[in-house]
Amino acid sequence: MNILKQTQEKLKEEIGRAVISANLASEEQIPTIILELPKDKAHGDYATNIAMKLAKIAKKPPRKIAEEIIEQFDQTKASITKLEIAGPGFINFFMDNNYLTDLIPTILDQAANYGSSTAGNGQKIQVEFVSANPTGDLHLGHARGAAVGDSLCNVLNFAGYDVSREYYINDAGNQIVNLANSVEARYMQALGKEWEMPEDGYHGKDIINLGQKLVDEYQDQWANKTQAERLAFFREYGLKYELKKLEDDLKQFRVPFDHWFSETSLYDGQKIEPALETIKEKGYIYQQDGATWFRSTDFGDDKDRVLIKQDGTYTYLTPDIAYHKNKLDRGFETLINIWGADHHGYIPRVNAAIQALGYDADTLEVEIIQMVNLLQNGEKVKMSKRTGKAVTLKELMEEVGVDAMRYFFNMRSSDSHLDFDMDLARSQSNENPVFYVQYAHARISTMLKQAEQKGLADGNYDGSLLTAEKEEELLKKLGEFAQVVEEAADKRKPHRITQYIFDLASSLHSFYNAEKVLDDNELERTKARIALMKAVKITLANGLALIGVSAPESM
RNA sequence: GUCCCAGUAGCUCAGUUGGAUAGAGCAACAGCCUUCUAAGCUGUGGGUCGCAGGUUCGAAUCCUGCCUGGGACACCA
Repeated sequence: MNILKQTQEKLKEEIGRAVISANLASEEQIPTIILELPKDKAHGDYATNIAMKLAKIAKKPPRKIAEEIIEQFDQTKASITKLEIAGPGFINFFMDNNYLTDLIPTILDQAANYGSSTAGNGQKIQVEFVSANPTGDLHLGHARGAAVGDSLCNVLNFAGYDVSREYYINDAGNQIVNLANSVEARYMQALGKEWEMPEDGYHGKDIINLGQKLVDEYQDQWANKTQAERLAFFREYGLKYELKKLEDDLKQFRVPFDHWFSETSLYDGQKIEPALETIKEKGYIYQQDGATWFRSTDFGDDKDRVLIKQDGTYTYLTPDIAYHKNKLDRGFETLINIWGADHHGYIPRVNAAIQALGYDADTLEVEIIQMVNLLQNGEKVKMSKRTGKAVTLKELMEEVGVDAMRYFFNMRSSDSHLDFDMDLARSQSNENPVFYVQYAHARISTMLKQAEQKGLADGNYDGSLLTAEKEEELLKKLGEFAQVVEEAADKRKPHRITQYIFDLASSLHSFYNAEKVLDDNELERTKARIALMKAVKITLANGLALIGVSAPESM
């Protein structure tokens, strides 16, 4: 627990004690005490609405209650310099500033770990994300999912959860047959033959390239084999080729995975039948019209779902159930799936499966990532998966850079649609928010280098000299970081981090313009400010790392 | 037709266990570089929080209905 939290806990404790000794409520009746950070600093450093909450229990007007609390309140116990009643019955607390400057040594000491916590109690969470079919390049929508998923994992990990990142490879179904057929067509076309693309084939440029690559390597030798031989080879070759590409692209996008889970391994390892058996034993399976059904309506799904089709093959859901059972068998307490908005209709049936397997409904959480519109020259770029006309992750990384993409995709709540403005992301100007934050970090780096040269960075300083308004503002912001991380983890909202570092950068720039850090005439104050700058630098770097954006030393 | 997400400043969006005068960036306007990086700062203007009810000391936030935009509703994956 950091020093700021200790201060808050002490304050809450003292409020609770005062409420009881004022006879306003009994131990059991007393509501949770909430401390808020007032937006307006005229309202103090902390405020509580406890008097309003107690109005019903104590049957007195809130302001009267507040007065009685204050009478019983021991200021010295909670390092309060002043407290007052305001508005409808808020109690505002004004703190002794020492509680803030004590933060600096904590931050310098914890360094890259500052902001981390054990809030997650080591809970085993698995996050499955991207999981795009290995049948084409990753595009814009996948990129958002990748950025959000990876950042969420970073945040969870930092907040003390035990996170595993997984990619589910759909390498078993019809889409792989389509892949083989598409590769065949492109191969034949590359040989100059007339050959129609299959109706639901993959029209991406990468398959065209693959066709050419095959011709370069094998000339026409596969054209002369039987189609069965040819397709079997293209299937394996295409899969390997596509997977390699996925891995490379994601690596470049700074998105590592702990496991790449192959759907085929479920078949090979005979995991599917036992999963079906489990559900069957519990009575959620029935036969009808020559098919095998899962009674998912028992768990709130719209309709029952087919697991084994009339032709004897599985639907997509069936291996997916086995996959989720496998995840749970591996001991994960919580599963988080990150899906595109176009899959949200699929949630109830998977959730039903989780319950049919004997787990609570909330074992599985699905985070839906809303769609991305790409804007260029102020206009929407039209995309179509079917014709392969889509902007790929790779192209975008080359065009606008990884930093800007990672930042932009984590700038907004993922359940709201995102306009990705390419011109803005690419621009080397102050309109581009990613630079704003990076610039703050680089600015500090420059100052620290100069301090080093002047021999001022010996580590000794007096924190009590940091009394300027902008310094207090910075310190308060720094102190919020761990709680922001915890909240981002708990609510699965990594964009909170982005908002936070933007605010922190803003406070830094504002401070920078108001006060001079390196001042030869004020050596003691200079040293204190250098320590503060180091703390800000650490916090910015940690925040940037969480969203996968680099923290440059200079710009 | 049913379900999910969204609707907040001119534009793009923050804002949850319900709190004080609803915030930021961009755009507009007015200022700040002989001084640690102006990719920066300071200030001004800008709002029926989609609409209508309800719940209560108090609602952008919770409930109900409606409107608009997007998405999903397979023995496809």
